Amino acid sequence: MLKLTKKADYGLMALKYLAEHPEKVALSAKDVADAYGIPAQLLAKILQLLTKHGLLRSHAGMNGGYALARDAREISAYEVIHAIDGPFFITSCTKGTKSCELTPSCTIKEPLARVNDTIAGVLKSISIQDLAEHEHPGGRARETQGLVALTL
Amino acid sequence: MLKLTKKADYGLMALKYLAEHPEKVALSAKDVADAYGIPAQLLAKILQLLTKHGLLRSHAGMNGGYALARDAREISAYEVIHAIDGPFFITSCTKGTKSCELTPSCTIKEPLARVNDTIAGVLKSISIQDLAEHEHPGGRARETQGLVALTL
DNA sequence: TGAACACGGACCGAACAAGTCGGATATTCA
DNA sequence: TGAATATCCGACTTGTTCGGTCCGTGTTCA
Repeated sequence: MLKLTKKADYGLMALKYLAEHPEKVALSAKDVADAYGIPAQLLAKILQLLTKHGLLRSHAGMNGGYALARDAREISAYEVIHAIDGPFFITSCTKGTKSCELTPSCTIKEPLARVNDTIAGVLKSISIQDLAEHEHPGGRARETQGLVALTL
Repeated sequence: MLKLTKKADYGLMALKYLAEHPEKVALSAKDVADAYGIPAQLLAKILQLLTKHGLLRSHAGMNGGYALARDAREISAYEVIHAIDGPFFITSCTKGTKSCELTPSCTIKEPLARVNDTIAGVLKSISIQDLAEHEHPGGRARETQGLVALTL
């Protein structure tokens, strides 16, 4: 289906929310979950995951919570998705180092690997900051499109 | 995970195979399945699906089978994936016309919709012919693979 | 001390992907 | 005509993953 998991969606939403509230030292998982109406416990696990990958900083105890570990400009959508959903490959036969076990004629994965790279590049070019400033869709879109050069 | 289903993979492989054998009037599902070592019955269903979407022509009876409905240059990877896996949306909350039922703050889907369009554009720019033309991988394919694994 | 919070493992149900089975229909060839 | 070869089509099983919950532990602070 070629779609993100809900967890990745939630993660992006949460980071965007944190980016939009820089005045707060830390926001609890519950705060964010309530803001978007998503299950608090589930979001908590996602935020823990992002913390483990160094995208967030956590602080336990009362008045604790999460905060961005870096500037919103320096966190890409790619990192978030990768942290939550793991490495993605567009071809189902490509699993890490192990190559396709089907007949050697499975040559379709080579062109598709380039598609994969292209998608990764697009996601890397989008920062959390970009998500938070959704007010001006115009210029940013053109910019992103320009970055995508398919070499086949 | 943002990956294609195996069915879509199979479909692309099958179309590529058909494109590589233009001298044959028609190839049965079994022919193609044997060539790649994929389950014949499953491939048959996929080819039926592609036929229903106008990408293939089918002919029942002895010496029957499937053939490309159009020139390989005019069938895009996008069409194949779309026919098999249905319309794909990168955001899980976007379902056709119906928009996100979460709080109105779900603004992340707007930038992601552009990513979606970009991916669709890339896939539309790749034809079956492109897949078939890719002549033997040699060392270059391995390079690409290693690079993909490394960047992820 | 206790409330509020982060952490983390175990677990469950639903959805979905992959593949199988069985049968109906269409076409060709001997 | 009849057998062989195909497509066609729906129902079913199986395995995995996703989304979500529950519960217990550790940590901070008032």
